[in-house]
Amino acid sequence: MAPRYGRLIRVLGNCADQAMTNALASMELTAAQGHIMGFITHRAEPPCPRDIEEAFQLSHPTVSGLLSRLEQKGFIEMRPDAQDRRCKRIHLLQKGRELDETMHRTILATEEQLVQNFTEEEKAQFADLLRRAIDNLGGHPCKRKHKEETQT
Amino acid sequence: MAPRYGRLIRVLGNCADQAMTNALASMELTAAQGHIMGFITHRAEPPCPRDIEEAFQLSHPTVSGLLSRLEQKGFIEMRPDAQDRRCKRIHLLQKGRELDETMHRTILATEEQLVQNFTEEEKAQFADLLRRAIDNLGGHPCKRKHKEETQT
DNA sequence: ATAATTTGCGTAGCTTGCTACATTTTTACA
DNA sequence: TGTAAAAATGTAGCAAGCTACGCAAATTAT
Repeated sequence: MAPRYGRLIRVLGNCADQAMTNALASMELTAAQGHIMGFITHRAEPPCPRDIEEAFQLSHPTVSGLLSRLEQKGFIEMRPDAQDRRCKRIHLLQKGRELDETMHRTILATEEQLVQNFTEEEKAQFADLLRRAIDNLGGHPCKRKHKEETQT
Repeated sequence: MAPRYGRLIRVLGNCADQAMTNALASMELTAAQGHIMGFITHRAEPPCPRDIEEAFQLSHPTVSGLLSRLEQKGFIEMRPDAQDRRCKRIHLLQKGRELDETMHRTILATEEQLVQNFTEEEKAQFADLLRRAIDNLGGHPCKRKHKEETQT
């Protein structure tokens, strides 16, 4: 009998989100906000919302909401691009820059906890299977490309 | 260098939810509602909300909301237990019973798509790793009662 | 028997995900 | 050139996750 991947993935997603949010609570970040802050911090150029949509495969209203909460908290600032005024560049503010060190450590620690009793081989296998599963569901109407830029 | 499990799990969770919701759309069910309907259908006795909370590791307001939407659509009916009037028994209605066949097939098909190019061994490994990851995050500390005495 | 605690459920209000529609700016082409 | 299509973002409204609080019924303790 086939294992219930759907249910397992659902439960793991919820648990991981809660664990991450809990770990990040002291710096007033949720799991989703933390991941996005990490992405912004590691970019050479200030990204625009569209970049985040692609990187995390989220719809633009979702990204829009996340960014306005981050802006409200004073971590980032949105300024229109000079060349293309449709595009809002996401600029990291000092308060956001200061977060990076602790935040990154916290995220890694939680991820390590998640795979704490895995062998190195199992860890690699897990990541591989997760990526392939995402890819198997990837060809959907709304969001297409996630081929470019997978940053390390 | 450690792969970003947190991000992969987050993305897969979203993609799987969308795929499942999309597949179930024709019978007016979302992914979460479908999983719960399956659970209710396969119980010998009409369960109460508490049973669902435990089975899916969800908070009771989440379950409460899901059930009222299912009741509004006429799939189930909530009736207080005669012995313990706190407890609301979840009764499957005819309209809900008719769903089961197609729904179950749809869920399995989507799960098969998710692992479509996995070997049998990889499928088993995937389920195993997912379960162990859930276990690593406690599975319970998220939703266990916090009786925390803060005793010195 | 009565009071206190536990248990099951509900509501309010938040974040994060979505779709559908609107708006503005850029690009493409007739 | 001028209009149409495309692209980037915003807004409204819904589902589903959470915590915190409240209430009624059941259970336990005094």
